[in-house]
Amino acid sequence: MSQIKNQPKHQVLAEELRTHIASGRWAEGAALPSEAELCLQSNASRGTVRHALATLRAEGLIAGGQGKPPVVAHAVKSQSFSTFMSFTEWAQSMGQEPGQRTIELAKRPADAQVAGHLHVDEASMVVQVLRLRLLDGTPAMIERSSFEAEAGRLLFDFDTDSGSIFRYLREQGVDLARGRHIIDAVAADAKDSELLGIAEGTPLLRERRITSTSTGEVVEYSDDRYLPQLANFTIENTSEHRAALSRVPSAVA
Amino acid sequence: MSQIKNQPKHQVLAEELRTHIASGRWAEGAALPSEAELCLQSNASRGTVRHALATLRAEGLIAGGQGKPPVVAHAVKSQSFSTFMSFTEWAQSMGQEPGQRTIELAKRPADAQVAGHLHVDEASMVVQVLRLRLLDGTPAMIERSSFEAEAGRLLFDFDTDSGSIFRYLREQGVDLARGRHIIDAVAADAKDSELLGIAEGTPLLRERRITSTSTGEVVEYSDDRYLPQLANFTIENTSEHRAALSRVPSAVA
DNA sequence: CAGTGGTCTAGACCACTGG
DNA sequence: CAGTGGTCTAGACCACTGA
Repeated sequence: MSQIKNQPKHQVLAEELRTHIASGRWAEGAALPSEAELCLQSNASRGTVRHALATLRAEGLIAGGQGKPPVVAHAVKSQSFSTFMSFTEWAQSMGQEPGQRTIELAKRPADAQVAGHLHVDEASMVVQVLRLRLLDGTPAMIERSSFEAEAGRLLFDFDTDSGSIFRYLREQGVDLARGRHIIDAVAADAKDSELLGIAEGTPLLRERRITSTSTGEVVEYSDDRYLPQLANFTIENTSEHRAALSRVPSAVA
Repeated sequence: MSQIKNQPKHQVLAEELRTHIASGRWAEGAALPSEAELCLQSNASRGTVRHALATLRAEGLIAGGQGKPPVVAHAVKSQSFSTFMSFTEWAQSMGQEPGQRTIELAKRPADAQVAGHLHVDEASMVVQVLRLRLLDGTPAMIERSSFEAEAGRLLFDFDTDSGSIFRYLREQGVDLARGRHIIDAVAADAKDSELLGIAEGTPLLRERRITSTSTGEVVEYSDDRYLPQLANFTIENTSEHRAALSRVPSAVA
């Protein structure tokens, strides 16, 4: 009643269950109410309840089934799309203070690699940003982003020292709906070592990110290098639900 | 008719669509048949068709919606659970020859870190395997696995030089249904450099894997270190479906 | 055995998209 | 406007689990 109620029932239900699990109200490993019970409690049909449960299943929060009630698996919260995509939002969600120092913002012709990832012709103009990202004031990551021209133009009207480019572009109506993340390890080069204040050759955790619209047009390609002491990636997968994950030979990438 | 037909309809449909997409029969970015059409073609109800489409959505194969037909996003195949979990199966799926050289197979008390991940008391007995993994005959990864005692005991009846421990344990009836993967970068230590034939301090891509049963009991903890020239990880996420992904401060892990 | 989840159907209404 | 996908319902049958 006090809710805006724009949300569909199955989402409300899923969020409710998520909260109960996160609050530890249902112990890890304990059984949830049966589907039939949830139907009564939420006054929804079984289809709707199952939709909500399927969502939690895909998030790795619950497991089990067939004959027995579903079970709380991990109380670990999976991160939303925007939390996973935005350094700023991520840091804030972890209770840390994000920061950034812009080293360079430039418009220049794309080199072969960037052009390939952005699906534009080599030597097309792209907008490139080089920033040092901070966590609670200490250097944590180096971000080298390249934007396709149309979205990139907007960046010249934005203070890139002020916060999240991802959030800014979304506010400007840019459709950012999908991310592909290629993760590997590299040795810090001269520039990396200078900016992060570490020895050359130090192992860094690299995330190359390709951000695209809901229809598949590529908007951004970024090469982000984290100090592995400060961040890592966690993936969960189950035999029940196939996730969009793969381990690939580096030659292919 | 020629099928065994043990599979539910929605899985068959999903597999069919997956095949069509992978074969390039439907171009990348092109629209799929509408749900109504798919209902007729497959002689299924709309609920079933939507179930199949939801599966592909979660795999990142299709996107779009609301008012317009779904669109083929990437023709990239996501890997099944077992392909993602098993080095052997993964290598074979990429058309490469997996191999392994067992350095050690031992039963010993768990140290603090292993005990913590396996959820057993420190100094409980665990079974540890140290193997060098090869791709087409060249060293690619170092695997340090620790198994909880009950499952680990089975390994002494298995030739760990012969292939996949994962497959063997499953054949023995061990319930391996969930994986958590923590990915970061580390410098090669003395042992790593010796086995992989690289300089000490070389960056390695590390995957720490916690494998558990469908009810959440931990069976295996493994520390795998890849040569980053030979493998990396790819993740896809979309704003539509929340995936079981997170980027976390290393201190937490 | 009773209770559970897994699958499937048929029909309904809504919100959004495009011409 | 007609067509699309998003949501929701009600009822049915099956396969599996555990007491």
